[in-house]
Amino acid sequence: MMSSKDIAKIAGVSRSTVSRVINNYKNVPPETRKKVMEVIEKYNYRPQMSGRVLSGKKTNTIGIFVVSISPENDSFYKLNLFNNNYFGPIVDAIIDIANANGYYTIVKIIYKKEDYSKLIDTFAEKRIDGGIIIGLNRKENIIFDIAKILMPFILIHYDENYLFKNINSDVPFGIVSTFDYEAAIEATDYLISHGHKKIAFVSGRLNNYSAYERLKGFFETMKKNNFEIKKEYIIFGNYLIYKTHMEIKKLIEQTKDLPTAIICANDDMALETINTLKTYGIKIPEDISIIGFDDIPFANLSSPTLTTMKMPLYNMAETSFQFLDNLLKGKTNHFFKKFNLTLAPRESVKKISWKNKFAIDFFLL
Amino acid sequence: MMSSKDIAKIAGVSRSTVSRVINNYKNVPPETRKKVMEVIEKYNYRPQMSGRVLSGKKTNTIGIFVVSISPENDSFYKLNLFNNNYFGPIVDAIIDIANANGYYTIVKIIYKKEDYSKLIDTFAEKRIDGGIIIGLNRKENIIFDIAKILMPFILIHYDENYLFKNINSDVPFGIVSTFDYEAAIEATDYLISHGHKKIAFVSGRLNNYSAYERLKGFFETMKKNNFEIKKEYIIFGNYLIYKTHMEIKKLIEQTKDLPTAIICANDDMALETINTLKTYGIKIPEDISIIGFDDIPFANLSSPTLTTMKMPLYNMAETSFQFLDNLLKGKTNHFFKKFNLTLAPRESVKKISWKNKFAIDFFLL
DNA sequence: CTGAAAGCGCTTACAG
DNA sequence: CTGAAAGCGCTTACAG
Repeated sequence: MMSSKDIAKIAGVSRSTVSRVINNYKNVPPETRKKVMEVIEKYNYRPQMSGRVLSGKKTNTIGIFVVSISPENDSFYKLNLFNNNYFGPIVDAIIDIANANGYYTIVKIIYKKEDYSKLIDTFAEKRIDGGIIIGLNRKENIIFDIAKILMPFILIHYDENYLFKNINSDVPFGIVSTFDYEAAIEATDYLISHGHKKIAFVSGRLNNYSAYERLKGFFETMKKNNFEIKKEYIIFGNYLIYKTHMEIKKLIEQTKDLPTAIICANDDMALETINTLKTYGIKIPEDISIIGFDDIPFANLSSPTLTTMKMPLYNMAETSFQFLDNLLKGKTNHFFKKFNLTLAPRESVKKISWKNKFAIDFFLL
Repeated sequence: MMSSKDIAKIAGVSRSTVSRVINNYKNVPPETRKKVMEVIEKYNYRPQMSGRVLSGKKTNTIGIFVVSISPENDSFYKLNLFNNNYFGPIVDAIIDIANANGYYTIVKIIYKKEDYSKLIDTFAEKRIDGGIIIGLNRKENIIFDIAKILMPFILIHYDENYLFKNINSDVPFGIVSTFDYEAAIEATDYLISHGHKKIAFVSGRLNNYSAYERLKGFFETMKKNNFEIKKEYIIFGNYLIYKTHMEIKKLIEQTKDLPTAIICANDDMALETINTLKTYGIKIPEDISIIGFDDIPFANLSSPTLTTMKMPLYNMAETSFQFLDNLLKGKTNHFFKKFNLTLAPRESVKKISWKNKFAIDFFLL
């Protein structure tokens, strides 16, 4: 394959001049530029990336890191990009946006803690100019190792208080997150306003920031209203379809007193919950109301359609990219944006009628 | 940041030895290795990729190229990864599989012909060791420019006959495709066996290999059965939801004699067709039967559930990766695999009863 | 077993 | 406006 040396020789100039043409220096006269460009075109010459990077140019590549570490150390429980309704779409959106803005994107998936080193290596080996990290465990200290490299990075869904408190101020970073705690309160209040008191919660994996905040919001709202939270009403689906299936089965088979409503920390688990309940002849929303989180495209097509807290995935991807782009262009601020989730009311939640409510209240006396 | 030179100095050895340790040469005595490794760990040293590549190592990165060029040169009609049910999942699957096998993945999306150069550049700049190309237009000659670079590549959904006939035999490549022509025949036969004769077809963009083959299969089956193909029954949705919506509206509003069944070249268009028909009070499958292609996850959740020709996306991704991996490891064969699509019969197709059939036949006399 | 040296393909400050 | 030279961070054939 051709090198700049070959092009220089053929064009009758030095490598310096070839480089100047490639990099669009202005102090190259038009005829020289033309002469060189003709040779470049003729031989389809393209400067090798590694040479350029070694001599100080940027890679023009950003990393997209998906951290998907389950507590269950079982490959069966692995959460992939494929057929996943959070990681998949947000990664796809970032790829779209970064490409439209002229960046290359490297996607790396971290399945186990031992692989954290691969995340760091991608930065340290200078494969990328900066990166966006999704799904990093709550208060995971790996982030300070990344920070040490002093390359720009964006965290999606991470505890901003913890980070701002503990990180060096010269580290170039940003955070994009959502008001999960507040959203969980809203979801719980919505059910309560529909007459529900016996509410269960299917949680995501608690080492995840959003999952933790959502459960917390639910908990506190229930407490505030003096509603009992039965132990068996806190269900750990860990964002996994199969685990959700097993846990809901357990709930139905082992609990005499079923809840009248269930909040699920994402739509995938909500839809699986509905499917599992249906298997036992339980009707949604007549017998049990369901609320999810995310508003995946299915949510509007399922039967019943799913009431859910809509997450603005595409906006989050856009903002994350914009933040990173700013940092790559030398801006030194710390960037931070937190999005609201919005309630999308659909068919899966039913108002418990006064009559039913009375019956329940009566029963509770 | 540390370089191998720094490590060498601190460890009291030469850069050669540091390099030998990094690359796991066997002729380094354990004590030397240990001494060097300690310094490496202490300073978190990682060899820079560009240096390694420049001196002949592989990038350990594969490219995934999505070619999504619409005939409409309108950004509104752009088909992204995000919310797309073919590109999105297959790219996600390849990312998953490649990562599990230790590769980095660069994803590049080509939206317009002018961007083809970026696809070639990614190879030519040696950012990758090889690549997988999805959605390349039928008989697009760009492929021969890529072939000239002599780096391994895999094509997903491309005309194998055309390629094998025209490409130099020393080019390292593979093709993974599906029997689209045969699948379209099966879909059409299925409708015919259910009594349908007035069948419309919503086509993908015809510069796409699969779209072309599917339309061809439909056409020939209709001809073979001596069924009339009305001009207005061939509808160009071009794989775009919005375009499909407009075209189906046109069909309903301008055509007196609606078909009894519609084949759609993918599920996204099939679901949009159903939605649009419903808007006009047309019932599926009572009034019109629908068949799609792909078997996206929705297909099983929509109402009615969608009869469709299932595409083995994940298997295709696996095979594509495997082929590329073989080529990267020096195997010199040309790899080729074509998958079957399988009919998934669901609720969206209805058997036209003998009585109706008779009425129609009578009417046609 | 190990170091000095050459070389990979670029860019850029320097000198003219 | 342009070239010679140094340097970026690695690896590896060569010599000992």
